Amino acid sequence: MSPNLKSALEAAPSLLGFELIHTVDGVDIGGIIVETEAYDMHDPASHAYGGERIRNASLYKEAGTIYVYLIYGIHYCVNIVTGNKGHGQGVLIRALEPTIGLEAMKANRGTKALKNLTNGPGKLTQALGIGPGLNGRHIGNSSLRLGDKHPVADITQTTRIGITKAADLPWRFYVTSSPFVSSRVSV
DNA sequence: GCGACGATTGGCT
DNA sequence: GCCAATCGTCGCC
Repeated sequence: MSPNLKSALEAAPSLLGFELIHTVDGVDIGGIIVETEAYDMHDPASHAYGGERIRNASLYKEAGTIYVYLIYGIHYCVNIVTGNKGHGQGVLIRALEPTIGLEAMKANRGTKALKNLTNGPGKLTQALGIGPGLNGRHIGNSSLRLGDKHPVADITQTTRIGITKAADLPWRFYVTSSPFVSSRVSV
């Protein structure tokens, strides 16, 4: 089963339940996607807004392309590009339920607390070892890939986190009962 | 050429 | 709850 990547708004809830797996030195590290957010080029909060630039070029490639960016000079976040080439859309992966390579994750994050390994966009890239080298690569053609789809009980749709523009759009999706969604929850 | 800022996190008051 | 850390990109002087 593969996710629906036709548009960011369809892909965001569709990606919930899929495993995201990164292979580093032959070791698989990953988890089940439990929180996502949709962004597109007409959305002022999106990096794709205002047209294609050096920084957001990956968002204008074909669906399944990986967009990795540095935020606040400290953390990396990862998107999966959606839509047709040139559409400037993507889904931000905000949180995972850790399932594979727990020891590697704990080493990468410097903590043993399961709940604190991948419950945020910057945390999960650190846990999985995702860096700028993956930017512009493809989900089916690199060390990062999607795995099996797991059943999702219930999905909550609400507003996105940490943005100042278009903050009212309900384009954030998460597994309602999951204890692994990011904290900073503005309900 | 230079300055302001961000799809975050963790540590301190 | 509040604020500093830290740097690539972009917009403007």
